[in-house]
Amino acid sequence: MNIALKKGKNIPTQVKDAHLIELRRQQIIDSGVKLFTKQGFHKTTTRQIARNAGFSIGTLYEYIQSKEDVLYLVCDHIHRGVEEGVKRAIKNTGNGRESLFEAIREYYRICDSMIDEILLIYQESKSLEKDAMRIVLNRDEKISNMFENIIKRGIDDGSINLQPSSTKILAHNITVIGHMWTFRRWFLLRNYDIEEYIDDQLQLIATAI
Amino acid sequence: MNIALKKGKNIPTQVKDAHLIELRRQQIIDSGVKLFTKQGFHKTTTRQIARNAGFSIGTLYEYIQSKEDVLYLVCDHIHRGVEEGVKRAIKNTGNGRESLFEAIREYYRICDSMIDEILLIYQESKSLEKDAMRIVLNRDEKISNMFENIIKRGIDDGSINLQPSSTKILAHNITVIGHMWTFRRWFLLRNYDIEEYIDDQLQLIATAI
Amino acid sequence: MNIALKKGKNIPTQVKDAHLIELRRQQIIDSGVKLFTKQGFHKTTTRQIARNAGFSIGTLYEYIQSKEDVLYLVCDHIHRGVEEGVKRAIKNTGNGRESLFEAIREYYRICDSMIDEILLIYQESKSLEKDAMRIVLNRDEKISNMFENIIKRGIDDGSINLQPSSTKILAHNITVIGHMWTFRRWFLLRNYDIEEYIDDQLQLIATAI
Amino acid sequence: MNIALKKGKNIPTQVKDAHLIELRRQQIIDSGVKLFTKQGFHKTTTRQIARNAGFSIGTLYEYIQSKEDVLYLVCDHIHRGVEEGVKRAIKNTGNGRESLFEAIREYYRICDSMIDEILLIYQESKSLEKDAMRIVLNRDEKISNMFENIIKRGIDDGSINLQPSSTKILAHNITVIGHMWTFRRWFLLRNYDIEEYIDDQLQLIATAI
DNA sequence: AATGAATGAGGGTTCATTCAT
DNA sequence: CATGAATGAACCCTCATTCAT
Repeated sequence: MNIALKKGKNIPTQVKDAHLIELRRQQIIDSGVKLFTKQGFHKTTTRQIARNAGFSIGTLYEYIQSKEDVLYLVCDHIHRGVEEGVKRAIKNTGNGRESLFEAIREYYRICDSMIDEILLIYQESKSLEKDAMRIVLNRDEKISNMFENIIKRGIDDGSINLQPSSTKILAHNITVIGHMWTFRRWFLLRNYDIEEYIDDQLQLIATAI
Repeated sequence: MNIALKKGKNIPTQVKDAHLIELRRQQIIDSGVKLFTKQGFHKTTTRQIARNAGFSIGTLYEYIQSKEDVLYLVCDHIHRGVEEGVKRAIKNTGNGRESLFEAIREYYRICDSMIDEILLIYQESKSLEKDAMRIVLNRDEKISNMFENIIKRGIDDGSINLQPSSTKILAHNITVIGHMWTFRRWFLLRNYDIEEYIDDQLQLIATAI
Repeated sequence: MNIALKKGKNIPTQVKDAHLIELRRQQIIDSGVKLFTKQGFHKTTTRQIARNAGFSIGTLYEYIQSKEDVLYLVCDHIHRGVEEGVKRAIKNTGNGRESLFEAIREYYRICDSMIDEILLIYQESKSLEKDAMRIVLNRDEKISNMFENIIKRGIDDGSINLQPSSTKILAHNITVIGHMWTFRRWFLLRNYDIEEYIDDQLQLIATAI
Repeated sequence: MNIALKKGKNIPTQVKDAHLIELRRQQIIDSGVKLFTKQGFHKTTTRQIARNAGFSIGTLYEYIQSKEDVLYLVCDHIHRGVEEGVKRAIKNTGNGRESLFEAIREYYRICDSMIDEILLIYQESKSLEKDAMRIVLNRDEKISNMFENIIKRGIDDGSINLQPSSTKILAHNITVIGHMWTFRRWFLLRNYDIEEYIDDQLQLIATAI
């Protein structure tokens, strides 16, 4: 994996001023998130993205090269948000088991607060071209890796009882079960609110490890 | 829930011959599955669907009313396939625990054999209009329900150790973890083949109940 | 003008049985009148015409050669209806003036009873090809001619006071003012019913001649 | 009747520059008049309209929302033309009778100069949706009203001898007889040119009032 | 003589992208 | 650096007509 992949994709600009680029890109992302979550990527027009961002279609294309760039920017931003949230939630106080449960709890709350965004990733990231897709997927894996590391710590300190070979798969399960709250909302809301959901899921995990 | 929802949506036809309708609809579905999984719903044109099905665009529209109808037909067909597969896998011999593990094993194999199709559901079913969407979601819930029933049986016969209140959520977890094999393939294939995946997941579940 | 023009256009058929032809043609005309007056020629499909006539699209094309043929059949039929009505209304008892007023009165009643049909002629006959158009126009002229003849008789017998050179134009005026009841209905109905309309128009004519 | 009806329908635009809108709209109208009068509304394609107006199909749709909008623009423009012509022809010098005859003479000349356009209204305005249709019809009534007012003046000043209750109907007759020159051209041209037609019609009216 | 499934040219409309100002 | 008018390829869908049965 090269550095570009780790750092994220570099999208060329017509504009030089770095501050301006950052400002406009953020406006584009906000506009994109709002519109894509509401109407999906394909039903959103570039004109809408520009208007909603507060500038003209011409200006939009000064900061991106194609509509797909907006999708990349949006997907990347969403993943970054989740990733940072989880990072903040990981405290190294207490044993692995406690850390894990705390991290999961916080992660699931983040998922709840980003329902539309996570759904967006599931539904639209396929429209990214191969390279952009890989970058986005890598961010996803990173989140899984963070759980993996906590689990390992728990196994090492004896607080988690799990075959080491199952570490990876448990981490993935934990991650995806957070997402499940977003794309099975329809069913789950009949029986749970988010805190009950977290409690029940943690209990299941607790029994398993 | 009314009967229409259970039976599925009725798509009007210009053609009267019932056998022909079934034949052409199947061709449309096959064509749709192939094209949608390869290029997505929005990037697939109606002409491609028709050509790939072996007839003209005019003929296509004798059997459907809109492009979205093809999506519905495809989604419905996929869900039907999964549902029937799971149904066949459920044997009432043995206790609940054994039944559950067998059913899961079979279900995960089905997921493996339908990777592209399940991915398709996750990515494109959002393009269905509300009613069609509901019908599709209902099929999804049915699968979850089947696992729920086996779990209940296991709790009743003492072979499964689980708080009854967690039945539903465990069933959902089982269902989604099958799907996970399809949309996390990218990562999982590095460490597992499908049988190893099944074994590991079953072990985790076994410990939890 | 050749005989074909006088007799009307001959539309080729695949079918031999003359009685059947007449029956089916009448069904086609009835269907056409109904649909064209309701939705216009262009918005009516051949499928609708056939279904409404009580047979299949294939059968429709056994009795006509193109959709335009239906329009011709319909226009011709409408004109025939008006023409025959006027013919019946012309009695040769009384002097020309009395005959004229009686004929006009009856003609305007016919116009009232065929509002949709006359409108149809005004709006759709332009879609006929040149030859068919000419035939239809000729029928229109015939009606004008009938009034012209009565006026002439009135001039001859001294009951109508009009410069002979104005005969033609008055006849046209009389004809068109009958049509006016159909295409200005929107305004006229606010102030008149058909009998008031007739009375007022006759009074104007009476003063003029 | 609300203001919108009087002012006419407002057709939304993607373009902001008011001058440009006016320019392009005029080009669209010119193109529409030319093509619709030659081939009718239904046989004219939007691509033809655009090309004939001197720009691309994409540009056309920056200034209208649908093909029907072009028809509305065209119908409205035609009526405006007739209306303004008649307005200019109405002089308040002389008594009502003289004014009326002058106005009619000028109006019939306008009809002669707009043969194709008036025919177009008769044949195609039915394709307008209800609201647009009403606006167009209202303009038509306005022309009739102008004649009505002159007639009233003539009755008041004693120069016109007519039962007041017949004012409205005479005004309609005058209006429609102008149109008649356009849709009966086929017959009338055999015996009259426009000035003879006017003279004869005026004579008939003169005798009647 | 009747049927109706099949055809495909052609229509209206959209929208990502460009480029002159 | 910002604007927004212009472009035209491409899409979904319709429907008159045919022809094998």
